[in-house]
This record gives sequence, structure tokens and C-alpha cells, in this order.
Amino acid sequence: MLELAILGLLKEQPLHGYELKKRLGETLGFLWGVSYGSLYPALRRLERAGSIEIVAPRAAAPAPVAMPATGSIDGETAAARLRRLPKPTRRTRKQYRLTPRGDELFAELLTGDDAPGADEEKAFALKFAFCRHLASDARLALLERRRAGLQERLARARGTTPHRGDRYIRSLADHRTESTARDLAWLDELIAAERRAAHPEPTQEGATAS
Amino acid sequence: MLELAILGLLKEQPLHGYELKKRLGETLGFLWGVSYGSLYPALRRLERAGSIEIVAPRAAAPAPVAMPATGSIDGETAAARLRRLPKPTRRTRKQYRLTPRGDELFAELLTGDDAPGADEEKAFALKFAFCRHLASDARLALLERRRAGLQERLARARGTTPHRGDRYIRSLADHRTESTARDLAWLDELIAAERRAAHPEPTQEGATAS
DNA sequence: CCCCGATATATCGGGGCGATATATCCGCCT
DNA sequence: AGGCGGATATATCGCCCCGATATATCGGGG
Repeated sequence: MLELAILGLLKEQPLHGYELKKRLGETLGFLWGVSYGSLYPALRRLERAGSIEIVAPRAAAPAPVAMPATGSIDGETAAARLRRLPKPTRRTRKQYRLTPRGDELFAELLTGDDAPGADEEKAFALKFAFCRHLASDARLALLERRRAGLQERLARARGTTPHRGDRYIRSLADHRTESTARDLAWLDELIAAERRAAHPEPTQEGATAS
Repeated sequence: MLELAILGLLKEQPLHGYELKKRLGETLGFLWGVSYGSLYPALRRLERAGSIEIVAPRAAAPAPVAMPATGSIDGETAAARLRRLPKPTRRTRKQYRLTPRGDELFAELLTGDDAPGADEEKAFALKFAFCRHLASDARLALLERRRAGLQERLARARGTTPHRGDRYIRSLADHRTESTARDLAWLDELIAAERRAAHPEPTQEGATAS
């Protein structure tokens, strides 16, 4: 699960662990509180599998020779630079970069089914978050697979709900069911939008014979 | 987390593991898929902590004293018993029963705060599912604590949402925010209902000066 | 009679999480 | 100067949960 998120972020640019966690927090934060206890082991796993690689133990400033001209003009620049570029040599940090193998894995994780028990909510949300990397049809497949899952859950809920449980449990179950229904509606919108984007021409006439 | 659910079910009647899982599935199933890999270790933990106890390895037939005369009369009884006892009852299953200590723990878990990171959704849902065991004021406190949590999340979401992320992530975040708002509204209803139940007299006049 | 499926208990490997340990660097106050 | 505190950064520990699997025992049907 985490792997997908990591690969997705590294797809855009190489990053080190700490930064990765920050971005994970600000981009996917609304669905996930990633912890170091998961992140670093996951990075190790990915590296061992050859999906990512360490680019260089202090690559942040590629400026071993980078400061040529500056030197002569003013003495202050040195100080100024210290304030301006507070991070010429950050520290021991390890920058991770996606390998071609990792790219494959990413596509695989993004496309593949996951075990039905595996926290479907999070799994779907994560895939959806990165689904810009999917072709239009694969994206639609993802949405529709999710739709089927929700619908099945809804059916089961409506089937089981009738009786049992006290007032509070019943209320909870009802609210849950409602939420599921709402998610379903949202998905329908998304699917419709996706279809519209795929066929930008059905101005009139209607009925694309789906 | 699981402990609370187990204690909650055992509070009503003693059960063995297998049955426990079934009930967990049918009563709280809409929020949880409990697995044996969690259940049995949890039972062991609880037993070791003295919160539950094994009532008798073959309680199905409530015949503890049922065979009184048998004792002295014959030497065969030993062999006879070996054949007679293993069959009348179900099987080796262990019936678990709540101890007074377990009752305390249940109340503690139900009332106490849980760590903010600990999957708030599930934690709240679980507590709410058993909140019939709470006094009216404690129940209200639970609801309002949850309300505060949701509200904070909502504020944070509205603060962070504006810009970043591509179209899909934005859509996801929006939907998430909406859901949170809906949960909040639901909670408000619950709180109002709870208040109404606690003060059954404000027929007219209104404004209980809260 | 034996096999099959339901009942029932238990463990294993693996992933996620919070807490914690350990460095290093930086700015700021003294 | 000096050093303290906080941000940066990597890593591990123990705990819990999960799916998969192993192992019995029972009832019933072929």
C-alpha cells in the first residue's frame, strides 16, 4: 500500500525520506498519516527489490564546482549565500530515485486488483490519487471496479440491516449506508465525467450505446 | 481496539472464540472484518490481564453436577466417563466470560481518550456502538469529543485544500471534506437527540441556555 | 466406512504505527 | 565564543492487526 504512494511521488522527482514523508503528509495527508516506522522499512523493501535506488548521499547541492564567478566580486556574497542557500550541503541524507523496474511496479500496483479484504477505502483512494498516470480506459476500469465494490457493499448492508442491534448501532449502520450511497453517487459523477472526456463529440444524438 | 469489541460482546453473555467472531461479523461487520489472527491473541491478552476467564472447556451441556451418583459405585465409570463425557458436549471449545476486572477495563476503554492518531473513525464507531453502556453525560461527552475532532479536521482541510494537487486529488479531497461535513451534521443530530432525551421537559420556551 | 464440510483453536509472516534513539545542522540568545 | 533548542534526517523497537494456513473434531451423506 505504502509502496504505491512512494513510487507515485518519486515518479515526479527524486526525494529523500524526510521530504517524502512531508509530501506524503501534505498531498495525501487527508487520507493518511504515514509514519517513519512504515516509511523507512518500505524504502528498504523497494530498494532491495530494485524498484528505487539511492542517487547520492549528498546530492542536494550539485555544486562542488558550482560557485565560480561569485567569488571575486564581493566578500559579502559568501555570507549572503549562507543565508540564501541555507542548504548547500544538507547532510547525510539519501536521495531516492525511481528505476525503470520501479516504474513497472508502479503501473502494476496501480492497475492490479488488491485483495478484497485490504482496506478498500484506502486502496482505492490511493490509486485514484495517482490515476492521472493511467490511460483513460484503465482509469475507467478502476472507477468501475470500485463502483461494483460499493454497490455490493450497499446491497449487503440493505440486506442485513433490518433488525438487529440497539438504537445506536442501527443509527451507525444507517449513517454508514448513507455514506456508501453518497460515495456511489460521487463515483457515478466521476465515471460520467471520464466518459465525457473520452468521447468529446456526443453533442446531440445522445446514447453512445453503452 | 479489538479488546473493546470483545469485552462489549462478552458483557451480554459468555461466548467462545468462533462464536465471538461470528457475532463480531454480524453486529459490527459493517465496520470491521475481524480475523482469527487478531481475535485469539486478543483473547489471550485479555485472559492474561485477568479481564476475561475461561468458564469451562465444555460448558455447552450445563451438566456440571449432572452426574452425581456415578462416583463410587463402579470401577468402570472411569472408562465410561471417558466415552460419555467427550460426546455429549460440543467439543473442546473454550467459553470466555467477563470478570469484574474486565468490566472495569471495558468502562475505561469506552470512556478514555485514545491516541489522536489511532484511526479515529474506527475508534469512535466502536465506542458509539457500545455507548448504551454509558451514562447520558458520558455519552454526550463522547459525541462532543468526536465533534471537536471532526471540526478540527474540517478546518484543516479547508485551510489546506485551496491549491495543490492535480484534478483527481482535488476531487478526492473535496469529496472527503464533504463527507466530513456530513458526518458533522449527523453528529449534531445525535447530540441534539441526546440532549432532548436528557431534558425531557423543554416543551416550549426553548433555549436551555447552553 | 470414509470423506467432506462446518466447527473450533491456534500460529506464522509481514505490514503499519507510535515511540524512541541518534546525529547533524542552524539560528539565536547570551 | 559558546551552547542551547529546534528543525532536519535516518533508523529501530515493540505492539497490534491481518490473511493464510495448520490442526483437530464433529455431523452427515454417499
